[in-house]
Amino acid sequence: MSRPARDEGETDTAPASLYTERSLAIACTRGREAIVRRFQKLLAGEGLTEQQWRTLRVLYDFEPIPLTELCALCCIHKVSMTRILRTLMERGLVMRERQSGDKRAYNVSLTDEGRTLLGRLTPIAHDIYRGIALDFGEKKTQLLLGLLRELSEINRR
Amino acid sequence: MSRPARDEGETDTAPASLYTERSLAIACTRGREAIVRRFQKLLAGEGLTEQQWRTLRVLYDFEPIPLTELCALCCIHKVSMTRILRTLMERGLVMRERQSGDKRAYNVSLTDEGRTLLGRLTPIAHDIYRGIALDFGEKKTQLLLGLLRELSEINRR
DNA sequence: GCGGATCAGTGAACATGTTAATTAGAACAG
DNA sequence: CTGTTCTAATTAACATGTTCACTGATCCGC
Repeated sequence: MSRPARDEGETDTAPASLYTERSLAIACTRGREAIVRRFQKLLAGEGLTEQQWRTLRVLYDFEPIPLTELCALCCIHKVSMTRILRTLMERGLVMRERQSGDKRAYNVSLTDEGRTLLGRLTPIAHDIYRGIALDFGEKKTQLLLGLLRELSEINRR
Repeated sequence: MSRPARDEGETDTAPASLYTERSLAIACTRGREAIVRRFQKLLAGEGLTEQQWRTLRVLYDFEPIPLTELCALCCIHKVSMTRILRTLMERGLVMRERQSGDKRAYNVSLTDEGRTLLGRLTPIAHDIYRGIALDFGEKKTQLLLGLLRELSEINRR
């Protein structure tokens, strides 16, 4: 009735804990959700998603920037970035122009309106980051960041 | 031209590192992607997404299980779970029935076909998990899981 | 030059995350 | 019993993740 042929495969690994506690993938998802939740109130009030915010935040410091680099810094796929930029351009927060050298590529920038918005929201975001560092601990934050970076590189060997 | 009013807010926090290296949210996303990528070949070959697989895997050990508990164990929203179960039922891998006591709720189970599939895939999945433990290290895995659990609970105070 | 390979960006299609609204049943106070 | 409230599940709507296919532009080998 229940579970055929399961005894052989996992005698030497954790049996039930495989599912929730042991799953790194789920743990990463939950950890991310905890962070995002702290920003949700601020961002929802402005009608921004977490990814739109990430894009704007990177632009605020690195504009003008090629679209490809923007994707890499934001860790957002280029297909998604195309849609995000379309939304942000329609809202008048972002603009872009062809690169002079490579006529396939774009440079992306903030508009004045976008810069004004970021100037207003950035200090609030920093307070939220400070709150996370306080509640979670700066030491543990650094440790966690290091471990996650290592984890993200396990497929490069 | 560039960035008005940014000097006051962040003199005491990391300036540029805020964006990529320092962002816990992005780090969690990247870590999760590294794990999922290891399963991708196996799952894509079976026409399964990572979430569908997570659902089946939990069912394999806990069926029959109320839909609400299934959502909690899988860490998947009930709205998403409704769609996932619809897909899996159409493929004949999963079935459900009304609970006798509460006529609003369902119990979810695998079909025989679903159990057969899981019996075939589970040993392969365990090999993948073993590979991750080898490449990343069992000690670091446990450390990371603990940190992520703490992080996911910072909003409960 | 020229032609094939590569790269930047976009569109389409499908699955999930997320919020709001809805339906049907359960729980409870009166 | 009745009306209110709460809960389980679904649907709708929108945004992103992901893969595939496509268009142009660039690069490279010849």
